[in-house]
Amino acid sequence: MLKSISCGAIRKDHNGQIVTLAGWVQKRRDHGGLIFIDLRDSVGVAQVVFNPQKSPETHKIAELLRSEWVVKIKGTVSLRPAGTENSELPTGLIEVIANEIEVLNESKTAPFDISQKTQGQVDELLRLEYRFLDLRTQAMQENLILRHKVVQFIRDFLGEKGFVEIETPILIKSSPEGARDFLVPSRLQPGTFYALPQSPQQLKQLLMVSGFEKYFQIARCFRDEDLRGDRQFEHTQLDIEMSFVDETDIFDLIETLYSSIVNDIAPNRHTNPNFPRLTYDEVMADYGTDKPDLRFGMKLFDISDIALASNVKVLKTAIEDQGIAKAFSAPNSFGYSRKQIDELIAFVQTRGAAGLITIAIDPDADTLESLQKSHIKSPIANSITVDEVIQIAKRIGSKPGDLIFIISGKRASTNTALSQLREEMGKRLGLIDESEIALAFITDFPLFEWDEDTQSWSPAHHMFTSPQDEDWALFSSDPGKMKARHYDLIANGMELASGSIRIHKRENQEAVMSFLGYSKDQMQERFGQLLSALEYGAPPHGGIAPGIDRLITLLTDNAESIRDVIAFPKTQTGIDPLFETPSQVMPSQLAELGIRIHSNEK
RNA sequence: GGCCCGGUGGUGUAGUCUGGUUUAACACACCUCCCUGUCAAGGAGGAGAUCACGGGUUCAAAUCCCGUCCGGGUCGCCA
Repeated sequence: MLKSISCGAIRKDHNGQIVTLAGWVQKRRDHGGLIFIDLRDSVGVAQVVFNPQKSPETHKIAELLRSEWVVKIKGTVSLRPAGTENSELPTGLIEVIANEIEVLNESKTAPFDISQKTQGQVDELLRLEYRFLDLRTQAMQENLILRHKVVQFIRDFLGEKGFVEIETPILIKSSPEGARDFLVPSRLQPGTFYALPQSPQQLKQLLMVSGFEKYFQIARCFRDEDLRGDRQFEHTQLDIEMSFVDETDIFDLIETLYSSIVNDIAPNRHTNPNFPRLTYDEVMADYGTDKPDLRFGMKLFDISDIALASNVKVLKTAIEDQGIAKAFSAPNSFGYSRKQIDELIAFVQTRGAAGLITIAIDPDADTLESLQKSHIKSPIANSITVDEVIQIAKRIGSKPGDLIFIISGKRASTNTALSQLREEMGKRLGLIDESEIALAFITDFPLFEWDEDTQSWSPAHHMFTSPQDEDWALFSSDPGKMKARHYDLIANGMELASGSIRIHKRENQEAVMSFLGYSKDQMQERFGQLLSALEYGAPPHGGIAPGIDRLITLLTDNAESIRDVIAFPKTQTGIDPLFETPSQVMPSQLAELGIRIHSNEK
């Protein structure tokens, strides 16, 4: 090693020792005589002092130092003179008096400030172009170290519980359902392709048939779909599958795992040891989304009946057009200005709502019963009656001084927009406890959903999910009502994990596939391996797949998006600005694969 | 594919709505000099910007209009 100790590890116990340090110059403070530098390495920062009287040659070199130069320094650890200690630094009681210095490498001036404590003040594109420098910042170092700790914890935790980590191939067979596949052309079999796994779903089921009973893998999953703050092409999943289990076993395991992670690795966060279990229907009604932020209330309520009976035209027509009207009440927001409300209208409109109706209830109204027309401030004040406002207010739990938000329209878009408005208002009103991680299981998802585009049923989760036992009968009569043995883990408005109890009998699996429109031949061609395996003593099994990137984002204070917990992420258009990829390849490479590019000139 | 916000020295922003007073402002960083207890060091001076790109309107465009590209958010999409 070029160093005898890490900069960040020196304490007052080392007083008097001669040490050799190596690291990066974070900051230089040149007093003409004395020069101070903050020397940083991966453990922390220590102050080094250059004194022209003690070592003139060393001092002379120190005059040349600039930020991010890499240096090796030999010196003596000393207690700082009384009054010059720095309580901000763990090494603040001591400093190193330099006797020797060697410049290991110089550095150009960095394109942004590496020494900044917080992230997010620099343009993200620039950060990605210089990701190797961005990762040098304290915030990113902390994020990736946290990530390492969580993954290490998971491996230890599951290993102790008898789980076996098994790797599965990255080059697998394409199956066109679900997300878009990334394809890899085969050189040895020209004209054919591998796909990158969207998840190891079928492979882990095969491992259950193989008798491993408890499997896990920290698995990379690939989906060629549009990217978002919480979605990358490639994401990391803790893939878990178990045999001879039901939902309860999975929930217990995940509850213990997540509680332990929060307690051990993010003790400044808290969560409840028993995660609430809410049904899909419940949360869609109460929050308008299947991944609500449960850190605050402000539930949504259906007011379609009141709206339909009223003379408010926008509401009435929306409901007559097979829509709904839903509302929630923002406490003590009566005083929202025209400008603030306009902002919120724009907010919901960019999220698919036609508009937003507000009703402000004057705090001077003593009770809802004594409400007067003059207490109501609303763009629909002329067409809605006081009695209707009272009915709405009572149903949604408004008090005088509250601001009521109403959105009407198609069920899905109303829920989408209003649920996001609820979360926005939660933030604006300061209702969120930032230290809380509100974990919950969502259960009883529908098995199928109707796809308007293709006019056909498609699996809500995936086609290997078992229906609930009593629902097999609904297959022919009312498939939309069938419930799946499918569950999600959610926290703070994010989907953290998704899983299900699988179908383990060939006849049942074929029944689902055939319902989805697959012929026997198609089943055999695409899923032959799984169907065949189900015939050889496949045990009942199920699993779950928690997303690692989102979990880390949740546990750290430094992450605005999952891009902040991934070392080398891509932009929303799927580009890596550091490597400048995707990029063209050599014509010879294409020729070898038998691929010709149609010119795509615009 | 649709919609919204943004792109101004190395970095972060102001200026754009309401075109001309701008020789494009401020802070940080950078360079030079001074300075022996700083840690957001301090002081003096200096350099640094074809205002993302292309076109248009105008006597005049960072500013208005159209298009393109790029970044972010979002709807669709993501079993």
